Amino acid sequence: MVTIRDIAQRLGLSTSTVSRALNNNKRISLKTRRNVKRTADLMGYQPNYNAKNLTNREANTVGVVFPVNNRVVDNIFYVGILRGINAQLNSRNYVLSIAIGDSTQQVIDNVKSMITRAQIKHFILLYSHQNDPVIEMLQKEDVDFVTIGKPAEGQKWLYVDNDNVKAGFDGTNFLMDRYQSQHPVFVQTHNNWPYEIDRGEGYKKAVDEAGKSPVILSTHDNDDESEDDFIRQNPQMDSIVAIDDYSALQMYHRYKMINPDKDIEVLGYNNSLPSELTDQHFHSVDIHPDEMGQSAVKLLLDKPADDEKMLDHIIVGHAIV
Amino acid sequence: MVTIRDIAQRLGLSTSTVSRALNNNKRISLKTRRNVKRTADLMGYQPNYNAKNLTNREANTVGVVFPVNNRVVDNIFYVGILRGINAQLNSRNYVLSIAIGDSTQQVIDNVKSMITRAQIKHFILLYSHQNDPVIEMLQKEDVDFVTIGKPAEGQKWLYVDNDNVKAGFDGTNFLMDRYQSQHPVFVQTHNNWPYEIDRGEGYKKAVDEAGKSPVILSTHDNDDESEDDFIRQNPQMDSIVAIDDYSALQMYHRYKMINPDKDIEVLGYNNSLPSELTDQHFHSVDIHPDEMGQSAVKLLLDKPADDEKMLDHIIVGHAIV
DNA sequence: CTGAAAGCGCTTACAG
DNA sequence: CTGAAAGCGCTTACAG
Repeated sequence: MVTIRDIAQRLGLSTSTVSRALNNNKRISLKTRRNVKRTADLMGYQPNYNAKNLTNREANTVGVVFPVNNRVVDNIFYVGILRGINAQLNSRNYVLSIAIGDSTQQVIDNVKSMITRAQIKHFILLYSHQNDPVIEMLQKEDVDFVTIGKPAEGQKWLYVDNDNVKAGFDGTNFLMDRYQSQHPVFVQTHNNWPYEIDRGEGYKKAVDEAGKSPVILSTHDNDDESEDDFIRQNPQMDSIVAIDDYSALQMYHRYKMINPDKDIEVLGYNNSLPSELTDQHFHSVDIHPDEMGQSAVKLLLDKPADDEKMLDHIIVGHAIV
Repeated sequence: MVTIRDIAQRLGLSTSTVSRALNNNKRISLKTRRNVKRTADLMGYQPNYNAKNLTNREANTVGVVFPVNNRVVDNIFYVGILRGINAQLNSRNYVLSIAIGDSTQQVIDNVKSMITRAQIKHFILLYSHQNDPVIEMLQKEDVDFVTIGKPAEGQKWLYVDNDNVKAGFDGTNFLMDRYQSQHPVFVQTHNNWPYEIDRGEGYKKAVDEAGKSPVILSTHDNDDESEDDFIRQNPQMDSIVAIDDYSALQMYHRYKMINPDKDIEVLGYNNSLPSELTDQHFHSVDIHPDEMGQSAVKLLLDKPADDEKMLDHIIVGHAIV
């Protein structure tokens, strides 16, 4: 293993100078810096992260925290985010560690150990829940974190999110403009997640601007009957904006069972279904998980020289596919 | 931050003794060991992993490698495995790092850096492809690894897998025994993944033992027509064993379109669908991703004292749900 | 612009 | 059974 000591000896320099040169310290002449870097490459030098982290009293690691209770299908989304996070981390010579568990206590212990034993100072949370014990802990510790999803009213921390009002608005308009839908309906759950509320807002705004009235169904899991009732009671409906792809697919099938000969356009969110399950009447809003992950890293690690320019959130665009 | 030095001073011992005591070194008297551990807890001592890893020349980290090109839906499975891996790692005071990227080169660079810079010596691969450049690299380096899925014929390394022949056999018998299916068919893809071949074997064995003939459909993505043809040409079929849940769901819907009034039982693999999309005619074989993750860690880190007992793989059970 | 020295928090070969 | 000392590979305050 090649160390800075080896490079120093080869060049007749001190390890101090080599260390500074490799870290691009301005106190070392440009000439020396270049020379050291060239030699380091030549010798196949690889910095030892453990030594670096020990002296820096801080790991070059970002801890990514999974929610405890998530729907299995959300995993699709999480892995997309991981991909984006890691792309950015690699180019910064950072490492990605994850905290995941079956209970809050497990995750808390995991994160605590990351902070105190592994000296990790940067975290990304794949969720943004209210009164979350992990978030409360991170706020007390001397560490930075970013959540995927905005904090609830009255709370404040770094976050990445989509513009879900706009995503609801755009989705609805897509169905009205592109498919001449006259009666788009909106399907959500009883969970009232922030993104559901926002997309519902966008939906209402779009139908309102088109001079139509909103029609909204709130479903529970697996409640085929109330869905069927809704479909029968709204014979005029000709398109569906559903809160996610699974809800969209479910509604599509219920509709087709009841009206086998009528066509309907459906739109969901997350672009998470395999092509086997969909057809040309099925649309989805891709909320760009990869970009959300990348943005989270930028927010977390790119501290602008100018403090004024410090961002406290990044909004990632969406696309209808 | 409490260090072993602080503990040593408080107890009037040397750091050597404290270090050995904490590592449960037999050379230290049981009394001293107990005393040191008690005091360490009392003082809230937390070992510094970076220091540990620097001296040990090896990180207490397992690197988990994602496949480059995977179906989005497989992410569900991967996160389940991660959960199992991390449960085992936490109790061993190990950390989970991941390597994930959009190209083979990215992943290779990522893993190389984990080996040389982060000093990671243990890897788990979430896949088991033939002629995989990452696997070939790991074999050359001085590191241990385990794959999820068995290696191809002629290759040999540590792995965790299901008994997919049995999973095909059990799934088929479930439909025949429990639902009196007379004509179960098998649906696979043209990819011929090892697990498809094995489950197909199991299916054939089951129908053969029941004195029936196998009927098999190989589909391409999104080929509704050939599926419809198949359904029409096999009017006697009364149950479907599909290679995964998505294929099962797709077949179920095609069948219902063609035969709205007939019932059929379908069985898929992975237990990956949200309950909204399924009903009582839908069954799935859970292949226990959590347990696969846990087994992978055991295989990787638990070196038996007796070399004879060294396992080279673990087969994880499945359950029909 | 560069260097000698100390230190980060551990482990372990050597000595007693 | 325990300890003094060296070392793992870096960074940085201090000095010149």
